[in-house]
Amino acid sequence: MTGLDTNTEDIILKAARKVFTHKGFDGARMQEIADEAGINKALLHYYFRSKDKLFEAIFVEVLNTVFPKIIAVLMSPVSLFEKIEKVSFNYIEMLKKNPDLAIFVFHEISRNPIRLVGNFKNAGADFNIIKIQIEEEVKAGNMYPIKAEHLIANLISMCVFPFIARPVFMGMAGMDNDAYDQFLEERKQIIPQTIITAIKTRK
Amino acid sequence: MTGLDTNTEDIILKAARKVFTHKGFDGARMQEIADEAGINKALLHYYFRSKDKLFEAIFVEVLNTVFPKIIAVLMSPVSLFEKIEKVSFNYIEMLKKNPDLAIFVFHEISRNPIRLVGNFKNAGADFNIIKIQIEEEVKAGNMYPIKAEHLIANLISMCVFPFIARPVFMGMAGMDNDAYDQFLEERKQIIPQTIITAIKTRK
DNA sequence: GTCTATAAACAGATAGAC
DNA sequence: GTCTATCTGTTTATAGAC
Repeated sequence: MTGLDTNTEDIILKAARKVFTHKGFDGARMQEIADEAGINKALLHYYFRSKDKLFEAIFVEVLNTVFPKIIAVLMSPVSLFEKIEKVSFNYIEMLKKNPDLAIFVFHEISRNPIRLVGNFKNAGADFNIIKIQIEEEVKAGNMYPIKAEHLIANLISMCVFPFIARPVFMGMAGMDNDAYDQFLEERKQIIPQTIITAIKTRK
Repeated sequence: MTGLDTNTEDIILKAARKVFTHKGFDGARMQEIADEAGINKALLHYYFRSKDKLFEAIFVEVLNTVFPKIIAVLMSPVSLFEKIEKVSFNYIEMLKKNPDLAIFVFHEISRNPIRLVGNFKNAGADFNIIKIQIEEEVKAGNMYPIKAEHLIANLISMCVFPFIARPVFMGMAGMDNDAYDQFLEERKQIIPQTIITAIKTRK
């Protein structure tokens, strides 16, 4: 996260990441990336040949920031309820540090869904693990049945969407920036609480 | 929705809406809009002067598709639980018809949040109505207390995000297009069920 | 490796004929 | 109103000096 900014290539990557994630591929300008990096446009092409190639480097990096850690939690050998708590905490924590990533990733994927294909194979996501785990919890009488697709969609939606809709939610609820950060922090508890209360069987 | 495609202005608007909502402002090309409309680039400028002006027309139209109807439901004089059901149904129904709108709106707002300011004043959204309604339901013993901000955030997140994350969720869960449409349809019931079960007091 | 200068392609906007 | 042709500014990318 720090200290790697000594060589030009890393300085460029850092600047490119900032500009691309904030403006998107189409809105980003090589000039702005060069300015942000404190260097010259020509040097970007010296290191990365083209805007496309530079973007590709950033996009892979971002996908590796956004997905693998959460997938690792979902695939880990802990209880379903613990997973829900961990995913909520980790996702909100990560997005608070990188608030532009959510809208960036989904905008770029919608612009060109093909980008995903190669990246999901080696992510190690085996959705059946969750399905089986839910079945077992239901069988054990710990929860009401729900399709895994909906449970996971609910969880991720509630974590990620408030970062995408930030200005809209702020406007609706009349929150300022500090209040909204506080609101996001609260969601680390609210989300597991909501999901778990909704599905848990009282014994 | 139909029949208004007889005059050139409406043909342009329809084409522009398609291209802008699919590619975003930065990714859209006047040439592509002209092609889509089956006319000439110069004619776009004859009718709308500039790309900015044309976009503005589309964006206002889209905001009026996306927000007022849902706000109307939230402000209407029906029970909280009924509101939750209606919002889920209406939002999912609307987005199934206009699947590009979700990512488009939030991307453009993040690109330039100022755009929202003028548009929320006259939307008639008074968040206190929901707050008061929740307080009353809690007082009446019908539900556990929850901040209105979280309840509404949960609701809208679960409705909208699956449209934004469509390719990702499809990849994760191994769904094809038909399966995903079915999944979205199911959410009309799953979302109110999840939220209401989570908050409702059993009497 | 890094810069300045410039080429080449593109995209928005206008002029002017019909 | 609609078209073709063209201008102007912008943006990516390269050439070549240091």
